[in-house]
Amino acid sequence: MPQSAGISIGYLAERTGLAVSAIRYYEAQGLVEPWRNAGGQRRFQRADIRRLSFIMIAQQFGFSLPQIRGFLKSLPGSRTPTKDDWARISENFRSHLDQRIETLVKLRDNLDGCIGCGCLSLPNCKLYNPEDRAAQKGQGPRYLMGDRPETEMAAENDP
Amino acid sequence: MPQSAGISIGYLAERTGLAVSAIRYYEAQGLVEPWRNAGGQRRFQRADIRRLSFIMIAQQFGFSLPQIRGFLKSLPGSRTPTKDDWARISENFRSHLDQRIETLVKLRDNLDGCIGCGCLSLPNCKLYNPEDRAAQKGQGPRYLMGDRPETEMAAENDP
DNA sequence: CTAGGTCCTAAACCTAACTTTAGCTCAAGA
DNA sequence: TCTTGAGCTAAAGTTAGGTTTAGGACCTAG
Repeated sequence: MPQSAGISIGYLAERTGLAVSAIRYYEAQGLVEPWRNAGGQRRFQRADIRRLSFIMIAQQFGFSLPQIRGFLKSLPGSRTPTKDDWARISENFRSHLDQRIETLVKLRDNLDGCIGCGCLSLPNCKLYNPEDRAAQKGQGPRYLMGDRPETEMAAENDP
Repeated sequence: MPQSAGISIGYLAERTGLAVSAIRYYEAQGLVEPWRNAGGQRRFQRADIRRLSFIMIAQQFGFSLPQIRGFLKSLPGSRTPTKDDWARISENFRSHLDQRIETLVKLRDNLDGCIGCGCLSLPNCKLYNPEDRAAQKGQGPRYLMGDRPETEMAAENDP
């Protein structure tokens, strides 16, 4: 059971459904920042339950951990985030989401004019060459619709 | 320059913008099936330019290679695919796409009622628990919105 | 006070989707 | 003919996002 002095990693795992190893990994990626108790064990804030849940949700939308770290930067690390803090981050998040949906829809609509007709004439094809096909050198997995994991999403709220 | 006896891997790479190594990898994954000339070099059909382009496009939409292999099964391997072949595959492809967009939109709409209000009350949250959060055990990368790469997409056209 | 469950770290392993490297053969132009 | 580029194979490396394992340390109920 969690004491007033923060919650344990096991309890956090239980509450979020995440594996303990995943939470430790998220810490290594700078997504949560627990402190340590006298014995060297991690202690988390209760608010981290919500924080981790946000991470899981954002992942379902296909955002990478560095991107999510960007979103979370607009949450206060020190004090417990308020309703307003969450509302603000949500708005930022939503605009990225809208953009992603729009891209997908645009691509889908091109599909009808391009492969759909059976032509697939490459140099003119909008699907084949949607704005930025130059990028993507080097190794590693390919990323959905141009989102590179190293680009952290800007928080872009009031300075 | 390509002869009547099929095109080389280098030429195919040049025409599609793919790396030679990527094309060889796709062959290993069963996405193209070149034959060999007397000297043991790969020879491709000209139609494979289009086939590889389709692969690239489908990847931009976030489909995995096994899924794409599933789509391509409805193309004839032997003869050169016709306009109708491409139109048919496109229709199949489009329905998966529509489904994916719909999921994203549904999730986005839940966002407003859930994180947006600042509550993020976990057990009741539709975002936190969208239908199938049970799955996803074991290692490896996480996949976008429940699509597992090992499930090959059914061709589901006339038997 | 001790047994067992938690927790710790570091390192190795895993997958998808490729690239790089090493060492060799094939092909084509000067 | 010779040399240089293109191809070939097999094996190892890479990245993201974790999990598994090994070998200890902590801590809490009985």
